[in-house]
Amino acid sequence: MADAEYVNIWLRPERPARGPKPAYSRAQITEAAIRIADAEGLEAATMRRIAAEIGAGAMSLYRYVPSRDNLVELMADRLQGELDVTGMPSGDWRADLTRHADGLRAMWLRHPWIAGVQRSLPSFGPNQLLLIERLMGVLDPFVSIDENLGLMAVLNGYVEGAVREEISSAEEFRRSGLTESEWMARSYPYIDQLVKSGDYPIFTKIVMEARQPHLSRDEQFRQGLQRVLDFIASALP
Amino acid sequence: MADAEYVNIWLRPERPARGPKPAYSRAQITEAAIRIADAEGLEAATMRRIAAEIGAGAMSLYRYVPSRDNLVELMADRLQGELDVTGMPSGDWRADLTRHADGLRAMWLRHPWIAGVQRSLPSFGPNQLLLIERLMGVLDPFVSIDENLGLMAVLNGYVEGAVREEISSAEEFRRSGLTESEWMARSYPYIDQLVKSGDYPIFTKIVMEARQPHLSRDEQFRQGLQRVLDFIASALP
DNA sequence: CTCCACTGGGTACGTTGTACGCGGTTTCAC
DNA sequence: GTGAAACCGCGTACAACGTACCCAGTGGAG
Repeated sequence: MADAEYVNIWLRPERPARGPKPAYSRAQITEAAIRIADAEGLEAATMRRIAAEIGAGAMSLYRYVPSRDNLVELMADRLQGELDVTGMPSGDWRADLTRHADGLRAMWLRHPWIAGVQRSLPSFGPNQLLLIERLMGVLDPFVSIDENLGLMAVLNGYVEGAVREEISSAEEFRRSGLTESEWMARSYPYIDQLVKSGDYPIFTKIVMEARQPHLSRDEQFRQGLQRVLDFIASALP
Repeated sequence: MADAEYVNIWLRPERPARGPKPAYSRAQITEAAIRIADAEGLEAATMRRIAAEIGAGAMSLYRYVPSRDNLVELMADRLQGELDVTGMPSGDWRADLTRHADGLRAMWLRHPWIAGVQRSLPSFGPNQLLLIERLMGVLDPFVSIDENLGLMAVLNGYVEGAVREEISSAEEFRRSGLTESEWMARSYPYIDQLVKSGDYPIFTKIVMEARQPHLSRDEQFRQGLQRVLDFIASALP
Protein backbone atom coordinates (compact mmCIF):
# COMPACT_ATOMS: atom_id res chain seq x y z
CA MET A 1 0.00 0.00 0.00
CA ALA A 2 2.00 2.92 -1.23
CA ASP A 3 -1.17 4.96 -0.81
CA ALA A 4 -0.71 4.98 2.94
CA GLU A 5 2.23 7.26 2.35
CA TYR A 6 -0.15 10.09 1.72
CA VAL A 7 -1.52 10.88 5.14
CA ASN A 8 -3.23 13.79 3.50
CA ILE A 9 -5.14 13.79 0.25
CA TRP A 10 -3.84 17.24 -0.60
CA LEU A 11 -0.34 15.83 -0.85
CA ARG A 12 -1.34 13.32 -3.46
CA PRO A 13 -0.43 14.67 -6.89
CA GLU A 14 -3.45 14.89 -9.15
CA ARG A 15 -1.72 14.72 -12.51
CA PRO A 16 1.32 12.62 -13.22
CA ALA A 17 3.94 13.58 -15.74
CA ARG A 18 3.65 10.96 -18.43
CA GLY A 19 0.75 9.32 -20.20
CA PRO A 20 -2.31 10.50 -22.08
CA LYS A 21 -4.25 13.57 -21.01
CA PRO A 22 -6.97 12.72 -18.48
CA ALA A 23 -10.47 13.26 -19.78
CA TYR A 24 -11.91 14.42 -16.46
CA SER A 25 -10.65 16.10 -13.31
CA ARG A 26 -10.91 15.82 -9.59
CA ALA A 27 -12.79 19.12 -9.43
CA GLN A 28 -15.29 18.00 -12.05
CA ILE A 29 -15.98 14.77 -10.21
CA THR A 30 -16.34 16.55 -6.89
CA GLU A 31 -18.74 19.02 -8.45
CA ALA A 32 -20.91 16.29 -9.92
CA ALA A 33 -20.99 14.42 -6.63
CA ILE A 34 -22.07 17.55 -4.77
CA ARG A 35 -24.80 18.20 -7.32
CA ILE A 36 -26.23 14.73 -6.77
CA ALA A 37 -25.90 14.85 -2.99
CA ASP A 38 -27.68 18.20 -2.89
CA ALA A 39 -30.59 16.91 -4.90
CA GLU A 40 -31.00 13.40 -3.55
CA GLY A 41 -28.87 13.01 -0.45
CA LEU A 42 -25.36 11.78 0.11
CA GLU A 43 -26.28 8.12 -0.14
CA ALA A 44 -27.51 8.75 -3.70
CA ALA A 45 -24.05 9.89 -4.73
CA THR A 46 -22.73 6.44 -5.51
CA MET A 47 -19.66 5.94 -7.64
CA ARG A 48 -21.71 4.65 -10.57
CA ARG A 49 -24.15 7.53 -10.32
CA ILE A 50 -21.41 10.14 -10.21
CA ALA A 51 -19.65 8.53 -13.14
CA ALA A 52 -22.87 8.54 -15.15
CA GLU A 53 -23.38 12.21 -14.31
CA ILE A 54 -20.15 13.16 -16.04
CA GLY A 55 -20.41 10.53 -18.75
CA ALA A 56 -17.61 8.33 -17.50
CA GLY A 57 -17.36 4.68 -16.62
CA ALA A 58 -17.73 3.83 -12.98
CA MET A 59 -14.21 2.61 -12.46
CA SER A 60 -12.68 5.62 -14.14
CA LEU A 61 -13.29 7.67 -11.04
CA TYR A 62 -10.67 5.68 -9.21
CA ARG A 63 -8.05 7.22 -11.47
CA TYR A 64 -8.75 10.52 -9.74
CA VAL A 65 -9.82 9.57 -6.24
CA PRO A 66 -8.50 6.76 -4.07
CA SER A 67 -11.86 5.83 -2.54
CA ARG A 68 -15.35 7.08 -1.99
CA ASP A 69 -14.50 8.15 1.54
CA ASN A 70 -11.77 10.32 0.16
CA LEU A 71 -14.12 11.80 -2.38
CA VAL A 72 -16.50 12.78 0.40
CA GLU A 73 -13.58 14.50 2.08
CA LEU A 74 -12.95 16.45 -1.10
CA MET A 75 -16.61 17.38 -1.30
CA ALA A 76 -16.52 18.70 2.25
CA ASP A 77 -13.54 20.90 1.53
CA ARG A 78 -15.09 22.19 -1.66
CA LEU A 79 -18.00 23.37 0.47
CA GLN A 80 -15.70 25.45 2.61
CA GLY A 81 -14.90 27.33 -0.56
CA GLU A 82 -18.48 28.57 -0.73
CA LEU A 83 -18.00 30.54 2.44
CA ASP A 84 -17.42 34.11 1.46
CA VAL A 85 -14.67 35.63 3.54
CA THR A 86 -13.57 38.37 1.17
CA GLY A 87 -12.44 41.46 3.01
CA MET A 88 -13.12 39.60 6.18
CA PRO A 89 -11.23 41.29 8.90
CA SER A 90 -13.17 44.45 8.13
CA GLY A 91 -12.65 46.16 11.47
CA ASP A 92 -16.21 45.53 12.62
CA TRP A 93 -15.88 42.15 14.30
CA ARG A 94 -19.56 41.82 15.09
CA ALA A 95 -20.55 42.37 11.47
CA ASP A 96 -17.87 39.95 10.32
CA LEU A 97 -18.95 37.18 12.66
CA THR A 98 -22.60 37.72 11.84
CA ARG A 99 -21.84 37.48 8.16
CA HIS A 100 -19.84 34.34 8.72
CA ALA A 101 -22.52 32.71 10.87
CA ASP A 102 -25.26 33.51 8.34
CA GLY A 103 -23.08 32.30 5.50
CA LEU A 104 -22.19 29.09 7.28
CA ARG A 105 -25.81 28.36 8.03
CA ALA A 106 -26.86 29.10 4.46
CA MET A 107 -24.14 26.83 3.12
CA TRP A 108 -25.19 23.96 5.37
CA LEU A 109 -28.79 24.41 4.32
CA ARG A 110 -27.76 24.30 0.66
CA HIS A 111 -25.84 21.08 1.29
CA PRO A 112 -27.62 19.33 4.14
CA TRP A 113 -25.72 16.09 3.66
CA ILE A 114 -22.69 17.75 5.24
CA ALA A 115 -24.27 17.08 8.63
CA GLY A 116 -23.72 13.38 8.12
CA VAL A 117 -20.04 13.75 7.32
CA GLN A 118 -18.08 13.57 10.51
CA ARG A 119 -15.13 15.75 9.76
CA SER A 120 -11.92 13.83 9.72
CA LEU A 121 -8.77 15.12 11.29
CA PRO A 122 -8.11 18.69 10.20
CA SER A 123 -6.97 18.03 6.67
CA PHE A 124 -5.98 21.64 6.04
CA GLY A 125 -7.28 21.81 2.53
CA PRO A 126 -6.73 25.13 0.76
CA ASN A 127 -10.23 26.38 1.42
CA GLN A 128 -10.08 25.51 5.07
CA LEU A 129 -6.79 27.35 5.42
CA LEU A 130 -8.16 30.48 3.84
CA LEU A 131 -11.14 30.34 6.17
CA ILE A 132 -8.92 30.01 9.22
CA GLU A 133 -6.88 33.02 8.18
CA ARG A 134 -9.79 35.32 7.53
CA LEU A 135 -12.14 34.22 10.28
CA MET A 136 -9.66 34.01 13.10
CA GLY A 137 -8.11 37.21 11.85
CA VAL A 138 -11.31 38.94 12.98
CA LEU A 139 -10.66 38.56 16.69
CA ASP A 140 -6.91 38.22 16.45
CA PRO A 141 -6.20 41.88 17.27
CA PHE A 142 -8.22 41.64 20.48
CA VAL A 143 -7.50 38.32 22.13
CA SER A 144 -4.82 35.70 22.50
CA ILE A 145 -4.73 32.89 20.00
CA ASP A 146 -5.95 30.45 22.66
CA GLU A 147 -8.88 32.64 23.57
CA ASN A 148 -9.64 33.07 19.89
CA LEU A 149 -9.77 29.31 19.42
CA GLY A 150 -12.09 28.99 22.39
CA LEU A 151 -14.49 31.70 21.23
CA MET A 152 -14.62 30.32 17.71
CA ALA A 153 -15.41 26.89 19.16
CA VAL A 154 -18.43 28.35 20.94
CA LEU A 155 -19.58 30.26 17.88
CA ASN A 156 -19.19 27.36 15.50
CA GLY A 157 -20.74 25.03 18.05
CA TYR A 158 -23.82 27.19 18.22
CA VAL A 159 -24.18 27.53 14.45
CA GLU A 160 -23.62 23.87 13.78
CA GLY A 161 -25.94 22.74 16.51
CA ALA A 162 -28.71 25.06 15.39
CA VAL A 163 -28.41 24.19 11.74
CA ARG A 164 -28.20 20.47 12.49
CA GLU A 165 -31.61 20.75 14.07
CA GLU A 166 -33.00 22.49 11.01
CA ILE A 167 -31.49 19.95 8.70
CA SER A 168 -32.74 16.92 10.55
CA SER A 169 -36.25 18.34 10.42
CA ALA A 170 -36.07 18.98 6.70
CA GLU A 171 -34.46 15.61 6.07
CA GLU A 172 -37.13 13.79 8.02
CA PHE A 173 -39.89 15.50 6.08
CA ARG A 174 -38.18 14.73 2.81
CA ARG A 175 -37.75 11.09 3.68
CA SER A 176 -41.24 10.60 4.96
CA GLY A 177 -42.75 12.69 2.20
CA LEU A 178 -44.88 14.55 4.71
CA THR A 179 -45.23 18.28 5.10
CA GLU A 180 -44.56 19.85 8.46
CA SER A 181 -48.24 20.17 9.30
CA GLU A 182 -48.99 16.63 8.17
CA TRP A 183 -46.20 15.40 10.38
CA MET A 184 -47.50 17.38 13.32
CA ALA A 185 -51.00 16.06 12.76
CA ARG A 186 -49.60 12.55 12.69
CA SER A 187 -47.63 13.13 15.88
CA TYR A 188 -50.38 14.87 17.76
CA PRO A 189 -51.91 11.83 19.45
CA TYR A 190 -48.57 10.81 20.90
CA ILE A 191 -47.67 14.29 22.12
CA ASP A 192 -51.16 14.76 23.47
CA GLN A 193 -50.85 11.54 25.39
CA LEU A 194 -47.55 12.68 26.90
CA VAL A 195 -49.00 16.01 27.95
CA LYS A 196 -52.14 14.46 29.40
CA SER A 197 -50.16 11.96 31.43
CA GLY A 198 -48.93 14.80 33.64
CA ASP A 199 -45.54 13.13 34.01
CA TYR A 200 -43.71 15.69 31.93
CA PRO A 201 -44.32 19.23 33.19
CA ILE A 202 -41.36 20.85 31.45
CA PHE A 203 -42.11 19.13 28.18
CA THR A 204 -45.68 20.34 28.54
CA LYS A 205 -44.41 23.85 29.19
CA ILE A 206 -42.41 23.71 25.97
CA VAL A 207 -45.39 22.51 23.99
CA MET A 208 -47.83 24.97 25.52
CA GLU A 209 -45.87 28.11 26.36
CA ALA A 210 -42.73 28.39 24.30
CA ARG A 211 -43.00 30.94 21.53
CA GLN A 212 -39.64 30.07 19.99
CA PRO A 213 -40.94 27.08 18.01
CA HIS A 214 -43.46 29.37 16.37
CA LEU A 215 -40.91 31.85 15.12
CA SER A 216 -39.46 31.51 11.68
CA ARG A 217 -36.26 29.51 11.48
CA ASP A 218 -34.38 32.65 10.50
CA GLU A 219 -35.65 34.48 13.54
CA GLN A 220 -34.82 31.63 15.89
CA PHE A 221 -31.31 31.47 14.54
CA ARG A 222 -30.74 35.19 14.69
CA GLN A 223 -31.90 35.45 18.29
CA GLY A 224 -29.59 32.70 19.43
CA LEU A 225 -26.75 34.22 17.48
CA GLN A 226 -27.21 37.58 19.16
CA ARG A 227 -26.87 35.81 22.48
CA VAL A 228 -23.58 34.22 21.45
CA LEU A 229 -22.21 37.47 20.05
CA ASP A 230 -23.08 39.27 23.28
CA PHE A 231 -21.10 36.64 25.05
CA ILE A 232 -18.11 37.15 22.79
CA ALA A 233 -18.36 40.89 23.33
CA SER A 234 -18.12 40.36 27.05
CA ALA A 235 -14.88 38.42 26.54
CA LEU A 236 -13.18 41.24 24.63
CA PRO A 237 -11.23 44.00 26.39
CA MET B 1 -47.39 0.45 3.63
CA ALA B 2 -49.29 0.31 6.85
CA ASP B 3 -45.99 0.99 8.56
CA ALA B 4 -46.14 4.60 7.52
CA GLU B 5 -48.95 4.96 10.00
CA TYR B 6 -46.38 5.02 12.76
CA VAL B 7 -44.73 8.40 12.41
CA ASN B 8 -42.89 7.52 15.57
CA ILE B 9 -41.21 4.27 16.42
CA TRP B 10 -42.30 4.58 20.03
CA LEU B 11 -45.91 4.24 18.92
CA ARG B 12 -45.26 0.95 17.26
CA PRO B 13 -46.29 -1.83 19.64
CA GLU B 14 -43.46 -4.22 20.34
CA ARG B 15 -45.47 -7.25 21.28
CA PRO B 16 -48.72 -8.24 19.65
CA ALA B 17 -51.47 -10.09 21.45
CA ARG B 18 -51.56 -13.36 19.60
CA GLY B 19 -48.90 -15.70 18.36
CA PRO B 20 -45.94 -17.56 19.85
CA LYS B 21 -43.68 -15.94 22.39
CA PRO B 22 -40.87 -14.02 20.75
CA ALA B 23 -37.44 -15.45 21.43
CA TYR B 24 -35.68 -12.10 21.50
CA SER B 25 -36.54 -8.49 22.25
CA ARG B 26 -36.02 -5.05 20.88
CA ALA B 27 -33.89 -4.13 23.88
CA GLN B 28 -31.70 -7.19 23.45
CA ILE B 29 -31.14 -6.43 19.78
CA THR B 30 -30.39 -2.78 20.50
CA GLU B 31 -27.92 -3.79 23.18
CA ALA B 32 -26.09 -6.17 20.89
CA ALA B 33 -25.92 -3.58 18.13
CA ILE B 34 -24.47 -1.00 20.52
CA ARG B 35 -21.89 -3.49 21.74
CA ILE B 36 -20.71 -4.11 18.18
CA ALA B 37 -20.76 -0.45 17.20
CA ASP B 38 -18.72 0.48 20.28
CA ALA B 39 -16.08 -2.09 19.49
CA GLU B 40 -15.85 -1.86 15.72
CA GLY B 41 -17.75 1.16 14.55
CA LEU B 42 -21.32 1.67 13.40
CA GLU B 43 -20.69 0.28 9.95
CA ALA B 44 -19.68 -3.04 11.50
CA ALA B 45 -23.11 -3.35 13.09
CA THR B 46 -24.74 -5.00 10.10
CA MET B 47 -28.00 -6.88 10.42
CA ARG B 48 -26.27 -10.23 9.94
CA ARG B 49 -23.61 -9.40 12.47
CA ILE B 50 -26.11 -8.28 15.08
CA ALA B 51 -28.21 -11.36 14.50
CA ALA B 52 -25.15 -13.58 14.90
CA GLU B 53 -24.29 -11.78 18.14
CA ILE B 54 -27.56 -12.83 19.74
CA GLY B 55 -27.70 -16.19 17.99
CA ALA B 56 -30.58 -15.39 15.68
CA GLY B 57 -31.09 -15.60 11.95
CA ALA B 58 -30.49 -12.39 10.05
CA MET B 59 -34.07 -11.88 8.97
CA SER B 60 -35.45 -12.52 12.41
CA LEU B 61 -34.45 -9.01 13.43
CA TYR B 62 -37.07 -7.61 11.11
CA ARG B 63 -39.75 -9.04 13.38
CA TYR B 64 -38.64 -6.53 15.98
CA VAL B 65 -37.37 -3.57 14.00
CA PRO B 66 -38.74 -2.18 10.73
CA SER B 67 -35.38 -1.30 9.21
CA ARG B 68 -31.76 -0.76 10.07
CA ASP B 69 -32.26 3.00 10.12
CA ASN B 70 -34.91 2.57 12.74
CA LEU B 71 -32.65 0.35 14.76
CA VAL B 72 -30.01 3.06 14.77
CA GLU B 73 -32.64 5.43 16.07
CA LEU B 74 -33.36 3.01 18.89
CA MET B 75 -29.66 2.75 19.64
CA ALA B 76 -29.38 6.52 19.87
CA ASP B 77 -32.23 6.76 22.34
CA ARG B 78 -30.79 3.94 24.43
CA LEU B 79 -27.67 6.05 24.76
CA GLN B 80 -29.64 8.91 26.23
CA GLY B 81 -30.50 6.50 29.01
CA GLU B 82 -26.86 6.38 30.03
CA LEU B 83 -26.95 10.01 31.00
CA ASP B 84 -27.27 10.17 34.75
CA VAL B 85 -29.75 12.85 35.76
CA THR B 86 -30.74 11.51 39.14
CA GLY B 87 -31.50 14.27 41.61
CA MET B 88 -30.77 16.67 38.85
CA PRO B 89 -32.35 19.91 39.76
CA SER B 90 -30.20 19.96 42.87
CA GLY B 91 -30.37 23.68 43.53
CA ASP B 92 -26.80 24.30 42.35
CA TRP B 93 -27.30 24.93 38.66
CA ARG B 94 -23.62 25.26 37.89
CA ALA B 95 -22.82 21.90 39.43
CA ASP B 96 -25.78 20.32 37.64
CA LEU B 97 -24.80 21.62 34.23
CA THR B 98 -21.16 20.70 34.76
CA ARG B 99 -22.18 17.20 35.70
CA HIS B 100 -24.40 16.97 32.65
CA ALA B 101 -21.74 18.29 30.29
CA ASP B 102 -19.11 15.91 31.64
CA GLY B 103 -21.56 13.02 31.48
CA LEU B 104 -22.60 13.86 27.94
CA ARG B 105 -19.01 14.03 26.80
CA ALA B 106 -18.12 10.77 28.52
CA MET B 107 -21.11 9.06 26.92
CA TRP B 108 -20.14 10.26 23.43
CA LEU B 109 -16.59 9.08 23.97
CA ARG B 110 -17.88 5.67 25.04
CA HIS B 111 -20.00 5.47 21.89
CA PRO B 112 -18.16 7.52 19.26
CA TRP B 113 -20.37 6.29 16.42
CA ILE B 114 -23.14 8.54 17.72
CA ALA B 115 -21.40 11.44 15.98
CA GLY B 116 -22.29 9.93 12.62
CA VAL B 117 -25.97 9.61 13.47
CA GLN B 118 -27.73 12.75 12.46
CA ARG B 119 -30.56 12.92 14.93
CA SER B 120 -33.91 12.64 13.28
CA LEU B 121 -36.83 14.76 14.28
CA PRO B 122 -37.23 14.80 18.04
CA SER B 123 -38.62 11.32 18.50
CA PHE B 124 -39.35 11.87 22.18
CA GLY B 125 -38.29 8.46 23.30
CA PRO B 126 -38.69 7.78 27.01
CA ASN B 127 -35.08 8.48 27.82
CA GLN B 128 -35.07 11.73 25.91
CA LEU B 129 -38.16 12.88 27.75
CA LEU B 130 -36.65 12.17 31.15
CA LEU B 131 -33.54 14.10 30.13
CA ILE B 132 -35.58 17.09 29.06
CA GLU B 133 -37.41 17.17 32.35
CA ARG B 134 -34.36 16.97 34.57
CA LEU B 135 -31.97 19.07 32.55
CA MET B 136 -34.26 21.92 31.67
CA GLY B 137 -35.60 21.79 35.19
CA VAL B 138 -32.21 23.10 36.30
CA LEU B 139 -32.66 26.58 34.86
CA ASP B 140 -36.45 26.56 34.84
CA PRO B 141 -36.77 28.50 38.11
CA PHE B 142 -34.58 31.30 36.79
CA VAL B 143 -35.48 31.95 33.17
CA SER B 144 -38.36 31.76 30.74
CA ILE B 145 -38.84 28.56 28.82
CA ASP B 146 -37.67 30.28 25.63
CA GLU B 147 -34.51 31.53 27.25
CA ASN B 148 -33.95 28.10 28.72
CA LEU B 149 -34.17 26.52 25.27
CA GLY B 150 -31.68 29.04 23.95
CA LEU B 151 -29.15 28.54 26.71
CA MET B 152 -29.38 24.77 26.44
CA ALA B 153 -28.77 25.06 22.71
CA VAL B 154 -25.53 26.92 23.37
CA LEU B 155 -24.43 24.48 26.05
CA ASN B 156 -25.21 21.40 24.01
CA GLY B 157 -23.71 23.00 20.94
CA TYR B 158 -20.46 23.54 22.75
CA VAL B 159 -20.30 20.05 24.20
CA GLU B 160 -21.20 18.35 20.95
CA GLY B 161 -18.80 20.43 18.91
CA ALA B 162 -15.92 19.83 21.28
CA VAL B 163 -16.53 16.13 21.55
CA ARG B 164 -16.98 15.76 17.81
CA GLU B 165 -13.48 17.05 17.41
CA GLU B 166 -12.13 14.55 19.90
CA ILE B 167 -13.99 11.72 18.25
CA SER B 168 -12.89 12.48 14.74
CA SER B 169 -9.28 12.50 15.90
CA ALA B 170 -9.62 9.16 17.64
CA GLU B 171 -11.54 7.70 14.71
CA GLU B 172 -8.92 8.81 12.23
CA PHE B 173 -6.15 7.26 14.26
CA ARG B 174 -8.08 4.04 14.62
CA ARG B 175 -8.77 3.84 10.90
CA SER B 176 -5.25 4.65 9.82
CA GLY B 177 -3.72 2.49 12.53
CA LEU B 178 -1.32 5.28 13.43
CA THR B 179 -0.63 6.70 16.85
CA GLU B 180 -0.97 10.43 17.40
CA SER B 181 2.77 11.00 17.22
CA GLU B 182 3.13 8.84 14.12
CA TRP B 183 0.39 10.86 12.47
CA MET B 184 2.04 14.11 13.41
CA ALA B 185 5.37 12.90 12.09
CA ARG B 186 3.69 11.94 8.84
CA SER B 187 1.96 15.32 8.59
CA TYR B 188 4.96 17.38 9.52
CA PRO B 189 6.33 18.00 6.01
CA TYR B 190 2.99 19.37 4.83
CA ILE B 191 2.46 21.61 7.84
CA ASP B 192 6.04 22.74 7.68
CA GLN B 193 5.61 23.67 4.05
CA LEU B 194 2.49 25.70 4.90
CA VAL B 195 4.27 27.56 7.68
CA LYS B 196 7.37 28.21 5.60
CA SER B 197 5.31 29.59 2.72
CA GLY B 198 4.47 32.62 4.85
CA ASP B 199 0.99 32.77 3.36
CA TYR B 200 -0.77 31.68 6.52
CA PRO B 201 0.22 33.86 9.48
CA ILE B 202 -2.71 32.91 11.71
CA PHE B 203 -2.31 29.24 10.99
CA THR B 204 1.37 29.64 11.83
CA LYS B 205 0.43 31.37 15.05
CA ILE B 206 -1.78 28.43 16.00
CA VAL B 207 0.97 25.96 15.26
CA MET B 208 3.70 27.93 17.01
CA GLU B 209 2.06 29.80 19.86
CA ALA B 210 -1.18 28.16 20.93
CA ARG B 211 -0.88 26.26 24.19
CA GLN B 212 -4.36 24.81 24.01
CA PRO B 213 -3.45 21.95 21.66
CA HIS B 214 -0.84 20.84 24.18
CA LEU B 215 -3.25 20.59 27.07
CA SER B 216 -4.93 17.30 27.86
CA ARG B 217 -8.30 16.79 26.23
CA ASP B 218 -9.96 16.94 29.62
CA GLU B 219 -8.35 20.26 30.38
CA GLN B 220 -9.28 21.73 27.01
CA PHE B 221 -12.87 20.68 27.48
CA ARG B 222 -13.09 21.97 31.01
CA GLN B 223 -11.70 25.39 30.09
CA GLY B 224 -14.18 25.84 27.28
CA LEU B 225 -16.99 24.67 29.48
CA GLN B 226 -16.14 27.24 32.14
CA ARG B 227 -16.43 29.88 29.46
CA VAL B 228 -19.90 28.69 28.48
CA LEU B 229 -21.06 28.46 32.07
CA ASP B 230 -19.84 31.99 32.71
CA PHE B 231 -21.92 33.03 29.77
CA ILE B 232 -25.00 31.30 31.18
CA ALA B 233 -24.37 32.93 34.54
CA SER B 234 -24.42 36.32 32.87
CA ALA B 235 -27.84 35.54 31.42
CA LEU B 236 -29.42 34.71 34.80
CA PRO B 237 -31.00 37.38 37.00
C1' DC C 1 10.90 4.03 -33.14
C1' DT C 2 10.49 1.67 -29.01
C1' DC C 3 9.16 1.66 -24.36
C1' DC C 4 6.11 1.87 -20.64
C1' DA C 5 3.63 4.77 -17.49
C1' DC C 6 -0.38 6.14 -18.02
C1' DT C 7 -5.56 6.33 -19.77
C1' DG C 8 -10.84 5.00 -19.72
C1' DG C 9 -13.64 1.36 -18.57
C1' DG C 10 -15.67 -3.67 -18.65
C1' DT C 11 -16.16 -7.63 -15.76
C1' DA C 12 -16.47 -9.72 -11.43
C1' DC C 13 -16.46 -10.47 -6.34
C1' DG C 14 -17.81 -9.94 -1.73
C1' DT C 15 -21.02 -7.58 1.25
C1' DT C 16 -24.95 -4.99 2.25
C1' DG C 17 -30.19 -4.17 3.35
C1' DT C 18 -34.25 -6.44 2.94
C1' DA C 19 -38.67 -8.61 0.12
C1' DC C 20 -40.82 -12.86 0.14
C1' DG C 21 -42.41 -17.11 1.54
C1' DC C 22 -42.12 -21.30 4.22
C1' DG C 23 -43.53 -24.46 8.04
C1' DG C 24 -44.34 -24.36 12.86
C1' DT C 25 -46.70 -22.21 17.22
C1' DT C 26 -49.91 -19.74 20.02
C1' DT C 27 -54.37 -17.47 20.84
C1' DC C 28 -59.11 -16.35 19.81
C1' DA C 29 -63.95 -17.13 18.26
C1' DC C 30 -67.18 -20.31 18.08
C1' DG D 1 -62.41 -28.78 20.98
C1' DT D 2 -61.45 -27.19 16.70
C1' DG D 3 -60.54 -24.34 12.87
C1' DA D 4 -58.78 -19.90 11.40
C1' DA D 5 -55.93 -16.21 12.03
C1' DA D 6 -51.98 -14.04 13.70
C1' DC D 7 -47.77 -14.46 14.85
C1' DC D 8 -42.87 -16.76 15.14
C1' DG D 9 -37.78 -17.80 13.39
C1' DC D 10 -35.37 -17.91 9.40
C1' DG D 11 -33.58 -19.66 4.55
C1' DT D 12 -33.40 -18.06 0.03
C1' DA D 13 -32.91 -14.49 -3.30
C1' DC D 14 -32.07 -10.03 -5.36
C1' DA D 15 -30.58 -5.49 -6.41
C1' DA D 16 -27.17 -2.23 -5.38
C1' DC D 17 -22.99 -1.05 -3.39
C1' DG D 18 -17.53 -0.22 -3.25
C1' DT D 19 -13.79 -1.62 -5.58
C1' DA D 20 -9.90 -5.33 -7.20
C1' DC D 21 -8.30 -6.75 -11.40
C1' DC D 22 -7.51 -6.73 -16.13
C1' DC D 23 -7.50 -5.06 -20.65
C1' DA D 24 -6.48 -2.47 -25.07
C1' DG D 25 -5.24 1.96 -26.36
C1' DT D 26 -2.27 6.44 -25.91
C1' DG D 27 1.44 9.68 -25.88
C1' DG D 28 5.81 11.65 -23.83
C1' DA D 29 10.86 10.14 -22.90
C1' DG D 30 15.04 7.92 -24.44
